[in-house]
Amino acid sequence: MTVRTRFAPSPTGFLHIGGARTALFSWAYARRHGGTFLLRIEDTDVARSTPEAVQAILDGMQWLGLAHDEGPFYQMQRMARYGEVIQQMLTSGSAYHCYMSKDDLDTLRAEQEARKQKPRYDGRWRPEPGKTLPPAPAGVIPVVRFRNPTDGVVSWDDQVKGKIEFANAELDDFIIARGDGTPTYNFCVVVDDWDMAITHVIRGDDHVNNTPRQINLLRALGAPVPAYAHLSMILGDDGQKLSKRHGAVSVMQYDDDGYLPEAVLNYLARLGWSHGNEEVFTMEQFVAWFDLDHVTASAAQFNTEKLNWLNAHYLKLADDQRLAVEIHRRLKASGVDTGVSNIDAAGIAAINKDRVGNLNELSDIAHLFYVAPGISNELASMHLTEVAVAALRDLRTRLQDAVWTAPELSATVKQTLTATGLKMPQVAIPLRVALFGQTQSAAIDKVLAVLGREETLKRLDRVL
RNA sequence: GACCCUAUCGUCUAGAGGCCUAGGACAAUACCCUUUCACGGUAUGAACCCGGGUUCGAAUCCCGGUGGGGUCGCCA
Repeated sequence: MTVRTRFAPSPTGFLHIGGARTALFSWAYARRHGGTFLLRIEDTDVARSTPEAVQAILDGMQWLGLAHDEGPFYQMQRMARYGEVIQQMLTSGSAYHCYMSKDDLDTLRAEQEARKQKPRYDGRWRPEPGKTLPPAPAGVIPVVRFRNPTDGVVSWDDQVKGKIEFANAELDDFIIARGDGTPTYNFCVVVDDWDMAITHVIRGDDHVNNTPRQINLLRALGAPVPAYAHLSMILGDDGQKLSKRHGAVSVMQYDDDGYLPEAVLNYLARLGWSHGNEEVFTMEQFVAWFDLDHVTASAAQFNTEKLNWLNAHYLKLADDQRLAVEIHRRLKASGVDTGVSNIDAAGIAAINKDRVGNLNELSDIAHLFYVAPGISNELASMHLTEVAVAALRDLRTRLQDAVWTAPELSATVKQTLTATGLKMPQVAIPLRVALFGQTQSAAIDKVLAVLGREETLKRLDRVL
Protein backbone atom coordinates (compact mmCIF):
# COMPACT_ATOMS: atom_id res chain seq x y z
CA MET A 1 0.00 0.00 0.00
CA THR A 2 1.37 3.37 -0.99
CA VAL A 3 1.20 5.96 1.73
CA ARG A 4 -0.80 9.04 0.77
CA THR A 5 -1.07 11.99 3.15
CA ARG A 6 -2.51 15.44 2.77
CA PHE A 7 -2.39 18.88 4.26
CA ALA A 8 -5.81 20.49 4.10
CA PRO A 9 -5.90 24.07 5.34
CA SER A 10 -8.84 26.38 4.94
CA PRO A 11 -7.86 29.63 3.24
CA THR A 12 -9.19 31.99 5.88
CA GLY A 13 -5.82 33.33 6.99
CA PHE A 14 -2.09 32.85 6.75
CA LEU A 15 -0.16 29.66 7.40
CA HIS A 16 0.66 29.79 11.08
CA ILE A 17 3.13 27.79 13.11
CA GLY A 18 0.68 25.06 14.10
CA GLY A 19 -0.42 24.51 10.52
CA ALA A 20 3.19 24.51 9.43
CA ARG A 21 4.01 21.70 11.83
CA THR A 22 1.01 19.69 10.69
CA ALA A 23 2.14 20.16 7.11
CA LEU A 24 5.70 19.23 8.02
CA PHE A 25 4.69 16.00 9.74
CA SER A 26 2.32 14.99 6.92
CA TRP A 27 4.99 15.77 4.38
CA ALA A 28 7.65 13.87 6.31
CA TYR A 29 5.46 10.84 6.79
CA ALA A 30 4.80 10.59 3.07
CA ARG A 31 8.48 11.12 2.24
CA ARG A 32 9.57 8.62 4.85
CA HIS A 33 7.46 5.91 3.28
CA GLY A 34 8.07 6.82 -0.32
CA GLY A 35 4.50 8.00 -0.53
CA THR A 36 2.61 10.93 -1.90
CA PHE A 37 1.88 14.23 -0.18
CA LEU A 38 -1.00 16.31 -1.39
CA LEU A 39 -2.24 19.78 -0.74
CA ARG A 40 -5.94 20.43 -0.58
CA ILE A 41 -7.53 23.82 -0.06
CA GLU A 42 -10.74 23.55 1.95
CA ASP A 43 -12.54 26.60 0.67
CA THR A 44 -16.18 25.67 1.11
CA ASP A 45 -16.69 28.55 3.53
CA VAL A 46 -17.21 31.01 0.74
CA ALA A 47 -17.75 33.91 3.09
CA ARG A 48 -14.39 33.62 4.78
CA SER A 49 -12.12 32.10 2.14
CA THR A 50 -9.99 34.48 0.12
CA PRO A 51 -7.56 34.11 -2.76
CA GLU A 52 -5.05 36.13 -0.72
CA ALA A 53 -5.15 33.49 1.98
CA VAL A 54 -4.64 30.74 -0.58
CA GLN A 55 -1.57 32.59 -1.82
CA ALA A 56 -0.33 33.14 1.73
CA ILE A 57 -0.53 29.40 2.40
CA LEU A 58 1.27 28.59 -0.84
CA ASP A 59 3.95 31.15 0.00
CA GLY A 60 4.42 29.72 3.47
CA MET A 61 4.75 26.18 2.16
CA GLN A 62 7.23 27.30 -0.42
CA TRP A 63 9.33 29.23 2.06
CA LEU A 64 9.52 26.13 4.23
CA GLY A 65 10.32 23.99 1.22
CA LEU A 66 7.41 21.61 1.77
CA ALA A 67 6.57 20.60 -1.78
CA HIS A 68 3.39 18.71 -2.52
CA ASP A 69 3.23 15.93 -5.10
CA GLU A 70 -0.40 16.41 -6.02
CA GLY A 71 -2.71 19.38 -5.93
CA PRO A 72 -3.50 21.92 -4.82
CA PHE A 73 -7.04 20.63 -5.01
CA TYR A 74 -9.85 23.08 -4.38
CA GLN A 75 -13.05 21.82 -2.82
CA MET A 76 -15.11 24.46 -4.55
CA GLN A 77 -14.16 22.79 -7.82
CA ARG A 78 -15.54 19.46 -6.65
CA MET A 79 -19.14 20.50 -6.05
CA ALA A 80 -20.58 18.20 -8.70
CA ARG A 81 -18.99 15.20 -7.06
CA TYR A 82 -20.29 16.17 -3.60
CA GLY A 83 -23.80 16.64 -5.00
CA GLU A 84 -23.67 13.22 -6.55
CA VAL A 85 -22.68 11.55 -3.27
CA ILE A 86 -25.35 13.43 -1.33
CA GLN A 87 -27.97 12.29 -3.80
CA GLN A 88 -26.73 8.74 -3.41
CA MET A 89 -27.01 8.92 0.35
CA LEU A 90 -30.48 10.40 0.16
CA THR A 91 -31.52 7.55 -2.11
CA SER A 92 -29.97 4.86 0.05
CA GLY A 93 -31.49 6.33 3.20
CA SER A 94 -28.21 7.12 4.95
CA ALA A 95 -29.11 10.80 4.80
CA TYR A 96 -32.40 12.69 5.00
CA HIS A 97 -33.93 16.13 4.60
CA CYS A 98 -34.48 18.19 7.71
CA TYR A 99 -36.81 21.19 7.67
CA MET A 100 -36.04 22.51 11.11
CA SER A 101 -35.29 26.21 11.00
CA LYS A 102 -32.19 27.83 12.41
CA ASP A 103 -34.27 29.66 14.96
CA ASP A 104 -35.86 26.47 16.20
CA LEU A 105 -32.45 24.90 16.39
CA ASP A 106 -31.13 27.81 18.45
CA THR A 107 -34.09 27.56 20.79
CA LEU A 108 -33.58 23.84 21.19
CA ARG A 109 -29.89 24.31 21.97
CA ALA A 110 -30.60 27.05 24.47
CA GLU A 111 -33.06 24.80 26.30
CA GLN A 112 -30.59 21.94 26.37
CA GLU A 113 -27.88 24.15 27.71
CA ALA A 114 -30.19 25.52 30.37
CA ARG A 115 -30.77 21.93 31.43
CA LYS A 116 -26.96 21.45 31.43
CA GLN A 117 -27.20 18.98 28.60
CA LYS A 118 -24.97 18.61 25.60
CA PRO A 119 -26.56 20.71 22.82
CA ARG A 120 -27.54 18.46 19.94
CA TYR A 121 -30.09 17.97 17.21
CA ASP A 122 -33.03 15.92 18.49
CA GLY A 123 -33.64 13.89 15.34
CA ARG A 124 -37.16 15.17 14.77
CA TRP A 125 -36.92 14.77 10.97
CA ARG A 126 -35.04 11.51 11.11
CA PRO A 127 -37.04 8.78 9.42
CA GLU A 128 -37.59 5.68 11.53
CA PRO A 129 -39.65 2.60 10.89
CA GLY A 130 -43.15 3.22 12.23
CA LYS A 131 -42.52 6.92 12.80
CA THR A 132 -44.70 9.50 11.08
CA LEU A 133 -42.86 12.60 10.01
CA PRO A 134 -44.63 15.96 10.07
CA PRO A 135 -45.57 17.34 6.64
CA ALA A 136 -42.76 19.33 5.04
CA PRO A 137 -43.45 23.02 5.65
CA ALA A 138 -44.10 24.93 2.49
CA GLY A 139 -41.40 27.24 1.21
CA VAL A 140 -38.70 25.87 3.49
CA ILE A 141 -35.57 24.59 1.80
CA PRO A 142 -34.32 21.63 3.80
CA VAL A 143 -30.78 20.84 4.86
CA VAL A 144 -29.47 17.32 4.49
CA ARG A 145 -28.49 15.45 7.61
CA PHE A 146 -26.48 12.27 7.99
CA ARG A 147 -28.31 9.41 9.60
CA ASN A 148 -25.76 8.56 12.26
CA PRO A 149 -25.92 5.16 13.98
CA THR A 150 -27.56 5.41 17.38
CA ASP A 151 -26.09 2.35 19.06
CA GLY A 152 -22.67 1.00 19.73
CA VAL A 153 -19.34 2.71 19.70
CA VAL A 154 -17.00 3.94 17.07
CA SER A 155 -13.32 3.68 17.83
CA TRP A 156 -10.00 3.88 16.12
CA ASP A 157 -6.39 3.33 16.98
CA ASP A 158 -5.01 6.83 16.82
CA GLN A 159 -1.40 6.75 15.65
CA VAL A 160 -0.34 9.24 18.29
CA LYS A 161 -2.94 9.03 21.03
CA GLY A 162 -3.71 5.34 21.05
CA LYS A 163 -7.21 3.89 21.17
CA ILE A 164 -9.99 6.46 21.20
CA GLU A 165 -13.61 5.48 21.58
CA PHE A 166 -16.88 7.39 21.26
CA ALA A 167 -20.38 6.18 21.96
CA ASN A 168 -22.61 6.74 18.94
CA ALA A 169 -25.23 7.99 21.36
CA GLU A 170 -22.99 11.02 21.86
CA LEU A 171 -23.15 11.92 18.19
CA ASP A 172 -26.09 13.64 16.59
CA ASP A 173 -27.26 13.73 12.98
CA PHE A 174 -25.02 16.45 11.64
CA ILE A 175 -25.70 18.49 8.55
CA ILE A 176 -23.87 17.43 5.41
CA ALA A 177 -25.47 19.91 3.03
CA ARG A 178 -26.73 23.40 3.77
CA GLY A 179 -30.03 24.84 2.64
CA ASP A 180 -28.31 26.27 -0.41
CA GLY A 181 -27.02 22.85 -1.33
CA THR A 182 -23.38 23.43 -0.49
CA PRO A 183 -21.80 20.56 1.41
CA THR A 184 -20.24 21.04 4.82
CA TYR A 185 -16.81 20.29 6.20
CA ASN A 186 -17.11 16.77 7.62
CA PHE A 187 -18.77 15.58 4.46
CA CYS A 188 -16.27 17.14 2.05
CA VAL A 189 -13.33 15.82 4.01
CA VAL A 190 -14.70 12.31 3.87
CA VAL A 191 -15.47 12.36 0.16
CA ASP A 192 -12.09 13.93 -0.61
CA ASP A 193 -10.05 11.61 1.57
CA TRP A 194 -11.87 8.72 -0.05
CA ASP A 195 -11.54 9.94 -3.65
CA MET A 196 -7.94 10.96 -3.12
CA ALA A 197 -7.15 7.60 -1.54
CA ILE A 198 -5.66 9.13 1.58
CA THR A 199 -4.16 6.41 3.77
CA HIS A 200 -3.01 8.53 6.73
CA VAL A 201 -4.85 11.54 8.01
CA ILE A 202 -2.39 13.61 10.03
CA ARG A 203 -4.05 16.68 11.44
CA GLY A 204 -4.56 18.84 14.51
CA ASP A 205 -5.91 17.69 17.82
CA ASP A 206 -9.01 19.81 17.34
CA HIS A 207 -10.29 17.26 14.85
CA VAL A 208 -10.47 14.35 17.28
CA ASN A 209 -14.16 14.98 17.83
CA ASN A 210 -14.84 15.02 14.10
CA THR A 211 -13.20 11.67 13.58
CA PRO A 212 -16.04 9.41 14.79
CA ARG A 213 -18.46 11.29 12.56
CA GLN A 214 -16.16 10.94 9.60
CA ILE A 215 -15.64 7.24 10.23
CA ASN A 216 -19.40 6.69 10.38
CA LEU A 217 -19.79 8.58 7.13
CA LEU A 218 -17.04 6.56 5.50
CA ARG A 219 -18.74 3.36 6.61
CA ALA A 220 -22.12 4.49 5.30
CA LEU A 221 -20.40 5.14 1.98
CA GLY A 222 -18.67 1.80 2.01
CA ALA A 223 -15.32 3.59 1.84
CA PRO A 224 -12.10 2.41 3.52
CA VAL A 225 -11.21 4.10 6.79
CA PRO A 226 -7.74 5.68 6.77
CA ALA A 227 -5.36 5.69 9.72
CA TYR A 228 -5.65 8.80 11.88
CA ALA A 229 -2.92 10.67 13.73
CA HIS A 230 -3.89 13.66 15.82
CA LEU A 231 -1.20 16.15 16.67
CA SER A 232 -1.53 18.02 19.94
CA MET A 233 -1.58 21.74 19.80
CA ILE A 234 1.21 24.24 20.11
CA LEU A 235 0.89 26.75 22.93
CA GLY A 236 2.39 30.22 22.89
CA ASP A 237 5.64 31.19 24.55
CA ASP A 238 3.65 32.13 27.65
CA GLY A 239 1.80 28.82 27.83
CA GLN A 240 -1.41 30.38 26.56
CA LYS A 241 -3.15 28.99 23.55
CA LEU A 242 -2.36 30.64 20.27
CA SER A 243 -5.13 32.63 18.66
CA LYS A 244 -5.48 35.38 16.13
CA ARG A 245 -5.53 37.90 18.93
CA HIS A 246 -2.72 36.27 20.82
CA GLY A 247 0.59 35.13 19.40
CA ALA A 248 -0.47 33.34 16.23
CA VAL A 249 1.74 34.67 13.49
CA SER A 250 2.33 33.76 9.89
CA VAL A 251 5.35 31.62 9.12
CA MET A 252 6.34 34.42 6.77
CA GLN A 253 6.74 36.59 9.83
CA TYR A 254 9.67 34.38 10.74
CA ASP A 255 11.23 35.29 7.43
CA ASP A 256 10.70 38.95 8.21
CA ASP A 257 12.19 38.43 11.64
CA GLY A 258 15.38 37.02 10.18
CA TYR A 259 14.91 33.30 10.71
CA LEU A 260 16.25 30.72 8.31
CA PRO A 261 13.65 28.22 7.12
CA GLU A 262 15.88 25.29 8.08
CA ALA A 263 15.98 26.60 11.66
CA VAL A 264 12.20 26.90 11.83
CA LEU A 265 11.82 23.45 10.31
CA ASN A 266 14.29 21.86 12.71
CA TYR A 267 12.62 23.58 15.63
CA LEU A 268 9.15 22.52 14.57
CA ALA A 269 10.26 18.96 13.93
CA ARG A 270 11.56 18.77 17.47
CA LEU A 271 8.43 20.30 18.95
CA GLY A 272 6.30 17.27 19.66
CA TRP A 273 8.53 14.68 18.07
CA SER A 274 11.85 13.24 19.10
CA HIS A 275 14.49 10.80 18.03
CA GLY A 276 16.44 9.97 21.17
CA ASN A 277 18.68 12.85 22.05
CA GLU A 278 18.95 14.29 18.56
CA GLU A 279 18.43 18.04 18.57
CA VAL A 280 20.03 19.30 15.39
CA PHE A 281 19.44 17.47 12.15
CA THR A 282 18.89 17.99 8.46
CA MET A 283 15.59 17.46 6.72
CA GLU A 284 17.09 14.34 5.12
CA GLN A 285 17.76 12.92 8.56
CA PHE A 286 14.34 13.99 9.76
CA VAL A 287 12.66 12.19 6.89
CA ALA A 288 14.76 9.10 7.53
CA TRP A 289 13.89 9.09 11.22
CA PHE A 290 10.33 10.36 11.32
CA ASP A 291 7.67 8.13 12.75
CA LEU A 292 4.34 8.61 14.44
CA ASP A 293 5.33 6.48 17.44
CA HIS A 294 7.54 9.24 18.75
CA VAL A 295 5.09 12.08 18.37
CA THR A 296 4.05 13.42 21.78
CA ALA A 297 0.43 13.22 22.77
CA SER A 298 0.45 16.28 24.99
CA ALA A 299 0.49 19.96 24.08
CA ALA A 300 3.83 21.72 23.64
CA GLN A 301 4.79 25.25 24.51
CA PHE A 302 6.61 27.24 21.88
CA ASN A 303 10.05 28.35 23.04
CA THR A 304 11.45 31.26 21.07
CA GLU A 305 14.81 31.05 22.83
CA LYS A 306 15.44 27.57 21.55
CA LEU A 307 14.41 28.63 18.06
CA ASN A 308 16.86 31.52 18.36
CA TRP A 309 19.61 29.13 19.31
CA LEU A 310 18.90 26.91 16.33
CA ASN A 311 18.76 29.91 14.06
CA ALA A 312 22.15 31.11 15.27
CA HIS A 313 23.46 27.62 14.70
CA TYR A 314 22.22 27.42 11.12
CA LEU A 315 23.46 30.94 10.44
CA LYS A 316 27.00 29.79 11.22
CA LEU A 317 26.60 26.98 8.72
CA ALA A 318 24.98 29.09 6.02
CA ASP A 319 26.74 29.81 2.76
CA ASP A 320 28.17 33.34 2.56
CA GLN A 321 26.77 34.04 -0.88
CA ARG A 322 23.32 33.06 0.27
CA LEU A 323 23.67 35.36 3.27
CA ALA A 324 24.86 38.12 0.96
CA VAL A 325 21.62 37.83 -0.98
CA GLU A 326 19.69 38.11 2.28
CA ILE A 327 21.70 41.14 3.35
CA HIS A 328 21.02 42.97 0.09
CA ARG A 329 17.36 42.05 0.20
CA ARG A 330 16.89 43.28 3.74
CA LEU A 331 18.95 46.42 3.35
CA LYS A 332 17.09 47.29 0.18
CA ALA A 333 13.80 46.79 2.00
CA SER A 334 14.87 49.32 4.60
CA GLY A 335 15.91 51.82 1.95
CA VAL A 336 19.66 51.34 1.95
CA ASP A 337 21.32 51.50 -1.44
CA THR A 338 24.03 48.86 -1.42
CA GLY A 339 24.88 49.49 -5.04
CA VAL A 340 26.99 52.58 -4.45
CA SER A 341 29.64 50.64 -2.59
CA ASN A 342 31.92 47.85 -3.70
CA ILE A 343 31.99 46.29 -0.26
CA ASP A 344 31.41 42.57 -0.47
CA ALA A 345 28.32 41.48 1.44
CA ALA A 346 29.56 37.90 1.47
CA GLY A 347 32.67 39.14 3.24
CA ILE A 348 30.56 40.88 5.81
CA ALA A 349 28.56 37.69 6.30
CA ALA A 350 31.69 35.58 6.62
CA ILE A 351 33.10 37.56 9.53
CA ASN A 352 29.79 38.21 11.29
CA LYS A 353 27.56 35.20 10.82
CA ASP A 354 28.84 33.49 13.94
CA ARG A 355 28.20 36.55 16.08
CA VAL A 356 24.53 37.16 15.34
CA GLY A 357 21.24 35.49 16.10
CA ASN A 358 19.33 36.30 12.96
CA LEU A 359 19.48 37.80 9.49
CA ASN A 360 18.22 41.18 10.62
CA GLU A 361 21.05 41.54 13.09
CA LEU A 362 23.43 40.57 10.33
CA SER A 363 21.88 43.18 8.06
CA ASP A 364 22.14 45.82 10.76
CA ILE A 365 25.85 45.15 10.96
CA ALA A 366 26.14 45.21 7.19
CA HIS A 367 24.40 48.56 7.21
CA LEU A 368 27.34 49.96 9.19
CA PHE A 369 29.68 48.89 6.42
CA TYR A 370 27.65 50.46 3.65
CA VAL A 371 26.81 53.69 5.40
CA ALA A 372 29.28 55.33 7.78
CA PRO A 373 27.36 55.99 10.99
CA GLY A 374 27.83 59.12 13.07
CA ILE A 375 29.78 59.04 16.32
CA SER A 376 28.00 60.11 19.45
CA ASN A 377 29.60 62.78 21.61
CA GLU A 378 29.51 60.41 24.49
CA LEU A 379 31.53 57.71 22.72
CA ALA A 380 33.85 60.28 21.20
CA SER A 381 34.75 61.85 24.51
CA MET A 382 35.12 58.50 26.15
CA HIS A 383 37.23 56.73 23.52
CA LEU A 384 38.67 59.28 21.11
CA THR A 385 41.07 60.67 23.67
CA GLU A 386 44.26 62.50 22.77
CA VAL A 387 46.29 59.37 23.26
CA ALA A 388 43.88 57.28 21.22
CA VAL A 389 43.73 59.78 18.37
CA ALA A 390 47.50 59.91 18.27
CA ALA A 391 47.58 56.14 17.97
CA LEU A 392 44.98 56.20 15.21
CA ARG A 393 47.07 58.82 13.40
CA ASP A 394 50.05 56.50 13.60
CA LEU A 395 47.93 53.63 12.34
CA ARG A 396 46.53 55.71 9.50
CA THR A 397 50.02 56.35 8.17
CA ARG A 398 50.88 52.68 8.25
CA LEU A 399 47.53 51.69 6.70
CA GLN A 400 48.25 54.00 3.78
CA ASP A 401 50.66 51.49 2.26
CA ALA A 402 49.70 48.27 4.03
CA VAL A 403 48.97 45.10 2.13
CA TRP A 404 45.21 44.86 2.50
CA THR A 405 44.69 41.37 3.86
CA ALA A 406 43.59 40.42 7.35
CA PRO A 407 46.93 38.90 8.43
CA GLU A 408 48.88 41.90 7.10
CA LEU A 409 46.44 44.31 8.71
CA SER A 410 46.76 42.48 11.99
CA ALA A 411 50.52 42.93 11.79
CA THR A 412 50.06 46.59 10.92
CA VAL A 413 47.90 47.23 13.96
CA LYS A 414 50.50 45.50 16.11
CA GLN A 415 53.15 47.84 14.76
CA THR A 416 51.10 50.71 16.09
CA LEU A 417 50.88 48.91 19.41
CA THR A 418 54.63 48.65 19.56
CA ALA A 419 55.14 52.24 18.47
CA THR A 420 52.72 53.65 21.03
CA GLY A 421 53.18 51.18 23.85
CA LEU A 422 49.42 50.66 24.02
CA LYS A 423 47.53 47.41 24.47
CA MET A 424 45.30 46.01 21.75
CA PRO A 425 41.96 47.13 23.25
CA GLN A 426 43.34 50.66 23.70
CA VAL A 427 43.70 50.93 19.95
CA ALA A 428 41.04 48.56 18.70
CA ILE A 429 38.17 50.16 20.61
CA PRO A 430 38.85 53.74 19.48
CA LEU A 431 39.29 52.35 15.99
CA ARG A 432 35.87 50.70 16.15
CA VAL A 433 34.34 53.93 17.39
CA ALA A 434 35.99 55.88 14.56
CA LEU A 435 34.92 53.40 11.94
CA PHE A 436 31.47 52.31 13.12
CA GLY A 437 30.42 54.62 15.92
CA GLN A 438 30.31 51.72 18.35
CA THR A 439 32.69 49.79 20.54
CA GLN A 440 32.00 46.28 19.29
CA SER A 441 32.62 44.59 16.01
CA ALA A 442 34.16 41.42 14.67
CA ALA A 443 37.95 41.04 14.95
CA ILE A 444 39.37 44.37 13.88
CA ASP A 445 41.80 43.05 11.24
CA LYS A 446 39.01 41.18 9.50
CA VAL A 447 36.77 44.19 9.69
CA LEU A 448 39.42 46.39 8.07
CA ALA A 449 39.96 43.80 5.36
CA VAL A 450 36.29 43.84 4.43
CA LEU A 451 35.79 47.58 4.78
CA GLY A 452 38.62 48.30 2.34
CA ARG A 453 41.41 50.82 2.33
CA GLU A 454 39.60 53.73 0.78
CA GLU A 455 36.58 53.59 3.09
CA THR A 456 38.72 52.92 6.16
CA LEU A 457 40.95 55.94 5.55
CA LYS A 458 37.96 58.11 4.74
CA ARG A 459 36.30 57.20 8.02
CA LEU A 460 39.50 57.59 9.99
CA ASP A 461 40.06 61.06 8.62
CA ARG A 462 36.79 62.18 10.17
CA VAL A 463 38.28 61.93 13.64
CA LEU A 464 41.92 62.86 13.05
C1' G B 1 -22.35 21.18 31.86
C1' A B 2 -21.45 16.67 28.65
C1' C B 3 -17.97 14.03 25.81
C1' C B 4 -12.87 13.29 24.31
C1' C B 5 -7.59 13.99 25.06
C1' U B 6 -3.50 14.97 28.29
C1' A B 7 0.21 15.28 32.76
C1' U B 8 8.94 13.92 33.60
C1' C B 9 13.69 19.94 35.23
C1' G B 10 11.28 27.16 33.89
C1' U B 11 10.74 25.17 28.40
C1' C B 12 11.21 21.08 24.47
C1' U B 13 11.94 16.17 25.53
C1' A B 14 14.54 10.68 26.48
C1' G B 15 12.18 6.92 29.07
C1' A B 16 7.74 1.23 26.42
C1' G B 17 8.45 -2.80 34.85
C1' G B 18 14.53 -3.62 37.06
C1' C B 19 19.83 -0.38 32.56
C1' C B 20 16.98 5.74 36.52
C1' U B 21 21.34 7.93 42.71
C1' A B 22 15.83 9.86 35.87
C1' G B 23 19.52 11.21 30.32
C1' G B 24 19.92 15.23 26.42
C1' A B 25 18.86 20.24 24.56
C1' C B 26 17.32 25.56 25.29
C1' A B 27 17.41 29.02 29.15
C1' A B 28 20.05 30.22 34.01
C1' U B 29 24.65 30.47 36.99
C1' A B 30 30.10 30.02 37.40
C1' C B 31 34.71 29.52 35.23
C1' C B 32 37.98 29.19 30.80
C1' C B 33 39.22 31.28 25.96
C1' U B 34 39.75 36.29 24.00
C1' U B 35 41.56 42.04 20.13
C1' U B 36 35.82 44.50 22.23
C1' C B 37 30.71 42.31 21.94
C1' A B 38 29.64 37.77 20.70
C1' C B 39 30.95 32.59 19.32
C1' G B 40 33.07 28.44 21.53
C1' G B 41 34.62 25.13 25.73
C1' U B 42 33.98 23.17 30.78
C1' A B 43 31.14 22.79 35.11
C1' U B 44 26.81 23.51 38.45
C1' G B 45 21.78 23.92 40.04
C1' A B 46 16.93 22.24 38.27
C1' A B 47 11.66 17.41 37.19
C1' C B 48 8.68 11.92 37.39
C1' C B 49 0.92 16.35 39.68
C1' C B 50 -1.65 13.86 44.09
C1' G B 51 -3.89 9.37 46.27
C1' G B 52 -4.84 4.34 45.96
C1' G B 53 -3.85 -0.36 43.82
C1' U B 54 -1.10 -4.54 40.66
C1' U B 55 4.04 -6.45 41.25
C1' C B 56 9.68 -9.15 44.48
C1' G B 57 10.18 -4.28 41.98
C1' A B 58 6.53 1.44 38.86
C1' A B 59 8.44 7.63 35.98
C1' U B 60 6.72 3.39 33.28
C1' C B 61 0.57 -0.88 34.12
C1' C B 62 -4.73 -0.10 36.39
C1' C B 63 -8.39 3.03 39.12
C1' G B 64 -9.75 7.74 41.29
C1' G B 65 -8.76 12.89 42.08
C1' U B 66 -6.70 17.46 40.54
C1' G B 67 -4.59 20.62 36.84
C1' G B 68 -4.29 21.75 31.52
C1' G B 69 -6.40 21.35 26.60
C1' G B 70 -10.02 20.21 22.74
C1' U B 71 -15.11 19.69 20.97
C1' C B 72 -20.27 20.40 21.44
C1' G B 73 -22.11 25.56 14.22
C1' C B 74 -26.28 25.34 7.95
C1' C B 75 -16.90 27.34 10.44
C1' A B 76 -13.07 24.48 8.91
